[in-house]
Amino acid sequence: MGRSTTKQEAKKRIEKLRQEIQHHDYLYYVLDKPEISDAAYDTLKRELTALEKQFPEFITPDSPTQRVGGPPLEKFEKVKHKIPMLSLQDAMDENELNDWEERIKKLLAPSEIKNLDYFAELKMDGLAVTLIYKNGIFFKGATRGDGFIGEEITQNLKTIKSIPLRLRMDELDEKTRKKIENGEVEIRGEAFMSKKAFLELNEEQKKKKEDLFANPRNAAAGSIRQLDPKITASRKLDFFAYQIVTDLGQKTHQQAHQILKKLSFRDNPHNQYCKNIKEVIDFHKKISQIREKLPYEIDGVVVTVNNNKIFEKLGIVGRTPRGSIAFKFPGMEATTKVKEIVVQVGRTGKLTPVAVLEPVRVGGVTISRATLHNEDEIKRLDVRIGDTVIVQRAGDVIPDIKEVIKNLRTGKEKKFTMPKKCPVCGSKVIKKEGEVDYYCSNKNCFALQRRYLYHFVSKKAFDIEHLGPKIIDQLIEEGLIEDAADIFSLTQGDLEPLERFAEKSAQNLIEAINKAKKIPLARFIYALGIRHVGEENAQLLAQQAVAKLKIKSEKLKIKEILKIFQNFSLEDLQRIPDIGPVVGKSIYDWFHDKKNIKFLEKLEKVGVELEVPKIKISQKLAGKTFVLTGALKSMTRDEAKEKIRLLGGDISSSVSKNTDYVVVGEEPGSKYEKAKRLGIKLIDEKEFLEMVK
DNA sequence: TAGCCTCGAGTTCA
DNA sequence: CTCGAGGCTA
Repeated sequence: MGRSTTKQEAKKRIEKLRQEIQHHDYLYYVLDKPEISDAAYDTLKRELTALEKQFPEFITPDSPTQRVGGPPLEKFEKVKHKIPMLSLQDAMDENELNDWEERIKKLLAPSEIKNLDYFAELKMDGLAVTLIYKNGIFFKGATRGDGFIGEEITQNLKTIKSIPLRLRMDELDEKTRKKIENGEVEIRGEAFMSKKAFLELNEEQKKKKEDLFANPRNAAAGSIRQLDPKITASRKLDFFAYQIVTDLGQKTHQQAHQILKKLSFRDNPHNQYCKNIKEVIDFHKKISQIREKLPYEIDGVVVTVNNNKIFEKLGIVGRTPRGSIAFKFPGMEATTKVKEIVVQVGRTGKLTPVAVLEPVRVGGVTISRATLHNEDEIKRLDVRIGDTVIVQRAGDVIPDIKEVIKNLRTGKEKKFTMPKKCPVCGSKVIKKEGEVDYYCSNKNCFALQRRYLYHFVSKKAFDIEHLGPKIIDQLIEEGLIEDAADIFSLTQGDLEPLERFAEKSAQNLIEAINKAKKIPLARFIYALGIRHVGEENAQLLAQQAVAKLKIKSEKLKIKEILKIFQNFSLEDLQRIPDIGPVVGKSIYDWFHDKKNIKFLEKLEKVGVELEVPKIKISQKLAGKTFVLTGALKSMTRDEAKEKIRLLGGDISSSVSKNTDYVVVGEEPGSKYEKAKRLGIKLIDEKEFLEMVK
């Protein structure tokens, strides 16, 4: 989006963006039914703001950038805030935060700068509300509305248990107590819904066949704006206080928080005093690391100049106070444009369309590509080249196009069609009846061969160190290898003339190759790349083959294995548990293909030797199924799997009610949540080590 | 035959 | 991690 734009184009884009944002404002603020995420909405708004900055002549008073919030609903009594409820400026990264500090420093005296300190607190993703206490009793509460006029929701706020109906005063000094008892106190904070309450609420909604809430924030907003307080009461809302509008003697923002606590408000325990901006940045980092684990959603850290006098002096610019800023976390969604759609060819010959994107930052990384999986997915999304799309990176690392913003189309977008010919070798592309995927029809397609070599040397196969895709490409290019067996015939003399291959690295690679010549049977079978035979089925086949062996020796010749597999009939193979007609036929065909037999003979000739799998040491874990999630400290995941197998246990890739134990390492993924939900026994690394000892 | 469970295969970025 | 599809089971 950072491209140079003509004025005409900019004007059109601004108008389109405005319409789109207004539409989403209405959905969000009035109907409580957003169609896109806050983060995606934010990027649209930022694009508009940037364009308007570049072309100020196109700013109109009704532009969404010219107002703070949405209009209050008609249904509630309107309340005018005595002191406006401002919004905050945003800092998207460290630079913007530092810029902010520079800006405020310019407005302060040297003595003030010297003592400039901050208070940092979590920015709850909920909705801001204000509470008025008369003579210490909760009197009236309202939403922020547009910042000046909000909606009175006193009855609903009373249902929130963390909002005190009467202020506690026993810890206050005499003067403050008098002030509260004989006057009005205004407190502000954030009403929100915990992740857990949100999930439960959506379960309920599902059962009642009612619309689901998009996120906890909207669930909270929807709940608090119920005309019937009974409904609000049934929704588990919570409240953190963050501001005392009335002067209760607080000199700093930190003191304000201490007083709030004394008044019996819930104060976020993570909030922290920071003596300089560096500490603020550290705090932000620390919080972003625990963000996922917090029981509620936050979208950043609010940084406030701690000293109230200085805060006041800094004043207000537009509708935001200068002395506060929202230091946001990178959004997990953003909008960008599809520059192109390219097609990749995988190991199996499958054609995968991939969208090439204008680089955009999402969740702290820059994304430039996203898979589109297959033709059906492209049809479902209706993605065209040139479209503006929402990309997300939720929970996991892999970016995904979530949605096309069709309203932003100009008519110049191009539809994508799957190529008729393989983009790598030019052969015909075929699609089997009833399947979604397209395949290159050429069994010897260069792309297939290359991908096969990557697979062959990969960690779970031959595991040849120093030999990655880059070097394989180089070796093919130089004509040094034609098939995987050729790898084992390489000599140091072959490598040394190559670019970037000094004596040492050539030697290292040759050593690694020689070391890899001895390989456990299961990994060998996996390395063959038989369709439908991955890690798990390779293990199964290895076990079956070993059972057929007459002599139990440690070493095994490829020839013997070939013989065993050729003697298996289709029926024999299908009798193996977990192997059915499709997988069985694939294995049978592989071992009866002349080309493959030749390849195996070649591997034998170049010195590949098989190791018979270790015999199980015990049946201690027999019948027990394990699932691993997160990283273990004392071993890799593969080593852990090996241990479990040796003790007769099973490993599965996903959690279900058949799972016996979930081993939870550091930074566990979604499997942890699922296990908790299903009530599966969770064990940590220590307990696991105890088990496999 | 439907529905659950599990495996294979493909994917991105630092 | 996710999705699709193969295999198993009620």
